[in-house]
Amino acid sequence: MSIFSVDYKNRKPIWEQLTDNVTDLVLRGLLPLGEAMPSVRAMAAELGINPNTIQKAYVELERRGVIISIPGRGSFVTTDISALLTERLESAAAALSESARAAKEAGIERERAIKIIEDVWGE
Amino acid sequence: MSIFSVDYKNRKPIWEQLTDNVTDLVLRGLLPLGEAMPSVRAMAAELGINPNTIQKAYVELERRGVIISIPGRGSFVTTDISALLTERLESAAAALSESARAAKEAGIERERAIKIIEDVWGE
DNA sequence: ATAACTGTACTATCTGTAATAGTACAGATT
DNA sequence: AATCTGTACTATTACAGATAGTACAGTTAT
Repeated sequence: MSIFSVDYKNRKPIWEQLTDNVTDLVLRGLLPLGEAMPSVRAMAAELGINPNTIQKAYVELERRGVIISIPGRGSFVTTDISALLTERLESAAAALSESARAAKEAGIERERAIKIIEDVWGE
Repeated sequence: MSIFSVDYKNRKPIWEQLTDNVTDLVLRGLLPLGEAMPSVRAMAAELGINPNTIQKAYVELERRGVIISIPGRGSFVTTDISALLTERLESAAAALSESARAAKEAGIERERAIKIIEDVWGE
């Protein structure tokens, strides 16, 4: 059972699922910084997916700054995730704000919204 | 300029965009209850979209209880949106909770989350 | 050196789904 | 009667994602 996962039933393209998945694993510390990633072909074999699809995901992961690929050597998890962490922080704040706006629009009371927040942070 | 809108660049299928769009308009009171909807063919002409695509959206809208279609007469906005309103309320609460969980995971402080909520409800 | 790895770069093809095109029918309205 | 309505089909087109196959240059280990 691999820590990498894709879902054919998901509407999101496989290569995009994989980039999100790997980004998440790195940010959660489940993929050690500097660690070697499975090679494109190895990952393809592991997930039963075409190497071209994996390649596309790796290109995007490098563009995002999650991994670094070196021809002949392999792909490695980046050693500096500070930029990634702040990016995620801000996008999460924006998403929360957006979600709150929708909730208000739907008729959620201010008190109920506060309670939802407190419940989550109290878990 | 129609109040109905679709976006070809959106990943979501057109018929699904339209069902969401109409549901939203009804719940926001921008489409009077009991009002006649544009006919399948009229809506198709108005949006420049194939009637079959509109038809698919209308079937889904009726399944959701947003409209009622009567062969030979037309399609009409439902007169009872109470069930729809509570559905939307609960799904918005669930979405907010989920979004809050992600924010916490990303490292958002409890105080900042509360402030985001207060800012939105204070708008 | 040579074999077996790496990432990368192509072209061609397959496939599933959304959207389109066209036709038809029965009921309602005017 | 003419013209609307929703509904039900089949056939076709269009597009994007995924696959298949090949190739090349750089690295690594034997």
